[in-house]
Amino acid sequence: MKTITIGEASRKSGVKVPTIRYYESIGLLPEPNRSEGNQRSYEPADLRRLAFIRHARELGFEVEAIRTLLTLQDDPHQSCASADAIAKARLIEVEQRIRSLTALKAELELMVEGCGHGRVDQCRVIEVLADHGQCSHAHH
Amino acid sequence: MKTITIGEASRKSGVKVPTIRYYESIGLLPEPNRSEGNQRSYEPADLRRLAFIRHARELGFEVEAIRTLLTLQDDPHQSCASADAIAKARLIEVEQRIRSLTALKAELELMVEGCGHGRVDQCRVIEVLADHGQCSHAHH
DNA sequence: CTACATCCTCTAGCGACTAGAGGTGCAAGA
DNA sequence: TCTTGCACCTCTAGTCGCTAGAGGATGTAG
Repeated sequence: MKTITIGEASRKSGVKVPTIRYYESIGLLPEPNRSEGNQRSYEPADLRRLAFIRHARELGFEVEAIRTLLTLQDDPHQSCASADAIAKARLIEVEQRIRSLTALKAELELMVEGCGHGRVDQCRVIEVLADHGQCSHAHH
Repeated sequence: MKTITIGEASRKSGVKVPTIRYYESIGLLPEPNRSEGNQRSYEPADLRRLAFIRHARELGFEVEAIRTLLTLQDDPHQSCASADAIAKARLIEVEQRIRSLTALKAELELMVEGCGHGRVDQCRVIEVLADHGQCSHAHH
């Protein structure tokens, strides 16, 4: 069984070394075996787990959600209803966030277009910020 | 001149009481006058400043950006180029974020649709998380 | 044997708040 | 007048998901 150092695990997984140690400290990754000189040595299974975590983080899942997803993965006979629920909740969050950012974008575009590039007292950016009433109100 | 308490300022501005104190502590809001009993008393100008800050935060500007925007507002003879630049930068951030969230949304939809509602070992949610290769790759 | 990279642990910091402890001020009702 | 009870005060510590840095040990190539 060939094991690798934390540095190699980092390179292969794309997760930074201190982050790997952090994941271990919060219990997302199991404590690996150590070399004689007390250095962590990782096995292929650890690397897969790390890839799972990384991918889930990229998709914006919170650490607690990932913890649940990992325990599900560890016990494949369970129903996948919770995994499904977690993913659905995340999807709803993302959709909501997109809606709100799209409204924001419109607002910012108006501000930027309206800037006459003159002095502050004619600046639409500052003006709109000072007076919420000038917004198109799609958000907040 | 009628002044108001921090609680009223909070209700009128929609900024929570501890957050108002926090803004004061980091120098976004000036230290207000105090009553005999050492309680903060706010004037209309403070309320306007608070509304400005709140609106800017809702639009996702960072506190440091807001600090700059406020100093611009305080001195209306300056050029509004920096305000313009800050707003433009924020716009680009928002556009980027929307793009990446839209890709994410597609990914999550595939995951959720593919869930057969059976057991974990057939669950597409877990499977995709474990294997990034199954992604459509538009993001990360 | 000597560099030098990589590893180790530990603590503190980031941004933008939020929560809680422990105490004081103030207005209204009995 | 007293008391009830809410709103206010300060201060410290916690949130999330890392990241940075100090200070020292280990491992490897020349």
